[in-house]
Amino acid sequence: MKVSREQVAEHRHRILEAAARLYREKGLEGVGVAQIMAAAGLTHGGFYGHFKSKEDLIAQALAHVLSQSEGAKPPGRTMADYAAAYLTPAHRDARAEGCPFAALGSEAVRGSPDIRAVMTRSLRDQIEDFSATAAGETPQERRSAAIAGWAAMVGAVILARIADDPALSNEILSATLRRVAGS
Amino acid sequence: MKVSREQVAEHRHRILEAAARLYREKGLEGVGVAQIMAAAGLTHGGFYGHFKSKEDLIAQALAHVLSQSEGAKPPGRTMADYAAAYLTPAHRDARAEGCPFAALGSEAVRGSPDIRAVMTRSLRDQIEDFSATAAGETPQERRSAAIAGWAAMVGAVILARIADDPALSNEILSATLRRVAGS
DNA sequence: TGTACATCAGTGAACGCGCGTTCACTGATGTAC
DNA sequence: TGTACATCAGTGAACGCGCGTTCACTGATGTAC
Repeated sequence: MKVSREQVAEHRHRILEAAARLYREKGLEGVGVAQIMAAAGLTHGGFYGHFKSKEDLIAQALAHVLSQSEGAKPPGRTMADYAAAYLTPAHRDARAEGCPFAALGSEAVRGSPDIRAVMTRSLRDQIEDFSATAAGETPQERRSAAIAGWAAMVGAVILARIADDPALSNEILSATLRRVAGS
Repeated sequence: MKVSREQVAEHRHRILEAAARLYREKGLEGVGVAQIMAAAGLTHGGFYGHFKSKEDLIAQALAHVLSQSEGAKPPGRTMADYAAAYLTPAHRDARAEGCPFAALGSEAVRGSPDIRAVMTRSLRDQIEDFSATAAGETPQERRSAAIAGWAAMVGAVILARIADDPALSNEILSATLRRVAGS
């Protein structure tokens, strides 16, 4: 049955939230449209009223979660602060709510042009943001430190999630934090 | 029809090589058993004579390619040398022949215990190997540098592959190389 | 403000397809004599 | 060394299943008067 305009907007929002969570938890190929719709409290048939295709949903769900973390950026936060929150067992263990680059990075490489465009924009923003507070004498040095620092953070969380030995996994996080935050 | 024992060994080797290449190129969920068998010049029905399941093949294919790169390790090679070859456009563009951590990292996280065990062993070897030549005054410092350096390399290649702008992609590689190799 | 009706968001059955896995069969291999 | 036959690696049809997508239908919404 038809629903009100506010209901439509809320349904769309619920689908995006469920998708962003499930994709990070199970991978882009590990969740189906029907599962996402059920998690949003709907049936699968209505999906194509909201999105062109599964690929379209993936791109929009990533844009949704990436712009959210973009918006929640307090002004005084340095790259070292960010790294101290990012390189933690809590973040490592909260895949479904964590960084999309760490959760889906190597799958996004094979994604549609839309998916790569959405992630490239966020990547650029993150680098520019870190460049303001990274260590270095010149702007170029700070930008290099921002890039290498972000790469180390993403790589460290992926490696820490792969490691099946908790001691090694924790060591990967703490050693990378020491180097990136420089303390 | 039955084939000779050498043929069986060669077929098994061809399946592992095709699997390692196709998985890195298309992802663990992006290739089917039939496609791998065809790439090895066989039909899909014979697959279960060689492997218990698709998951078993994935673990063995990863073990195969990871032990290969382990074996091809020249003694005098430093972490900086490794980084200089790893953080290149050529490696970024050769997904099918490149590093399995960069190609499959975020998917391996959700893999079977066997897959994670195989990758953890390789991760440990890599860290220990780099620890011998990484920068640092004490063994602990060198080990931290080895871990953070390896995380930065894997992360940088993943981010460089996601970026749809070649200039940004190249910059990610060169900036990370500058920091990891320390020049 | 109240009524009549066109609109359209959501439902659930159905589709074609490719997947992982199984299995009866084939015929070359390799062993027993 | 030669022969007879049991073994078994590989073949290709078949299976059940879940996927993305489509579509006729339903009934509440919201507009026209």
